[in-house]
Amino acid sequence: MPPPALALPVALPPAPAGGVGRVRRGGVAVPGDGFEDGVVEIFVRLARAAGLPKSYGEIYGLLFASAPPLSFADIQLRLGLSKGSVSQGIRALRAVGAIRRAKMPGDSRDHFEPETELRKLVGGFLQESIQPQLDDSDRRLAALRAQLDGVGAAPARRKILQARFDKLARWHRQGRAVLPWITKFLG
Amino acid sequence: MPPPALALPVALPPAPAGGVGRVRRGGVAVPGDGFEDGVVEIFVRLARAAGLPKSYGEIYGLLFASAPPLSFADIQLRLGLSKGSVSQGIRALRAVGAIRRAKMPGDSRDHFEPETELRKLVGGFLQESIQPQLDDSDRRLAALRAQLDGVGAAPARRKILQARFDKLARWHRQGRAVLPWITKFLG
DNA sequence: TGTTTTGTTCATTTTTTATTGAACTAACCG
DNA sequence: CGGTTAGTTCAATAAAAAATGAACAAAACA
Repeated sequence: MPPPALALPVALPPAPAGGVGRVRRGGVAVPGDGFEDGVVEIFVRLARAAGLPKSYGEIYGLLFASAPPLSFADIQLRLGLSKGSVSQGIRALRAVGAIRRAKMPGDSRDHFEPETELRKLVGGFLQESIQPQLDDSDRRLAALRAQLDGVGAAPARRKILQARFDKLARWHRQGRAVLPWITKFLG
Repeated sequence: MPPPALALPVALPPAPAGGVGRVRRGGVAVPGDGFEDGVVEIFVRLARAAGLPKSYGEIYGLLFASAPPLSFADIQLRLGLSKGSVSQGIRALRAVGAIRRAKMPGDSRDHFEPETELRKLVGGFLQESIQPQLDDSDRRLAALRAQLDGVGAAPARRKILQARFDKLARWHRQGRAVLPWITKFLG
């Protein structure tokens, strides 16, 4: 049997009458209030800007806009996402430290609440997403340096290429240097 | 018959024999040397990380790895991109200040060279890509604050939501504050 | 001026990425 | 235990983003 007309989740704070409800491919989201929608919208944009799937932004935004921690089922219902998306979204957000489990007395299901310390959020993101890239660059730059010797070219051209390579290497160092500083600044 | 063997471009610095040549949907790229390929590869990854199309990274990378400025046709041939992609890529890169026109005596066609000052590169990117987002956020946050008043909720919940909103607003201010500092740091 | 060369625009196609949902495993409950 | 609920995995599908190429404009040439 496909999901029959769903009973509203009991545990959720009642959704105000006015809302329209986000509509999705697979189903219809339970309407949230304007505040919630606004916050979700903001985090969806942030997610996109960070190159993350929209659904991640929705999930984080929903948790951010909710006073009590929400369960898997709450999230799925409010956003109208598939189980698969919610599962993957939660996993990714937890991996980055953006959300964490919260114990809800008398309910064995997982509940989640957002990490709201900017430093930790950004730190987690940098750690998980940027750091690996930087490490990869290290290897690539080393390989490049080797290549550089093999380039047969007129001295003038050669000199320019050498300079470009040096520039690239310097950028890389500078990049490495700024990151920790950013997190500190946000403390 | 697939694209017949193309005559090699006369104006280009001769490509060393060893290379294989990047292959693309529409055609075959003229092989570059290992250094060039390595640099292109690095910038492709950077582009992806910044949420930009791969082709932008290729174009910038190619120019970065080339001592002399390159023409539209050079770029198209070396990378095997369509005219459309090259045109759009060049436009976008110029808009951000990542590349600029270079006069080539005795050749009326456009030639381009990369901006290699990190500060300008990052500055341009932040200016063009991040700033508009921040401005948009300003509007959204203002709207949210209004919404917040309309949320009917128990005092306890209300207080939490208020706190969350304040946090969001603070993040936003902090974000605005770091950006200029980053560019300065990279100077 | 006509013609060729250079570059742009944008509807179509391709590729990539995200989402879905059904089959599965694990934990809980009676 | 058997049955129900909770959550994961992953192949298939849908949506979003990028690349293509043909029709077009603008400049250079002769």
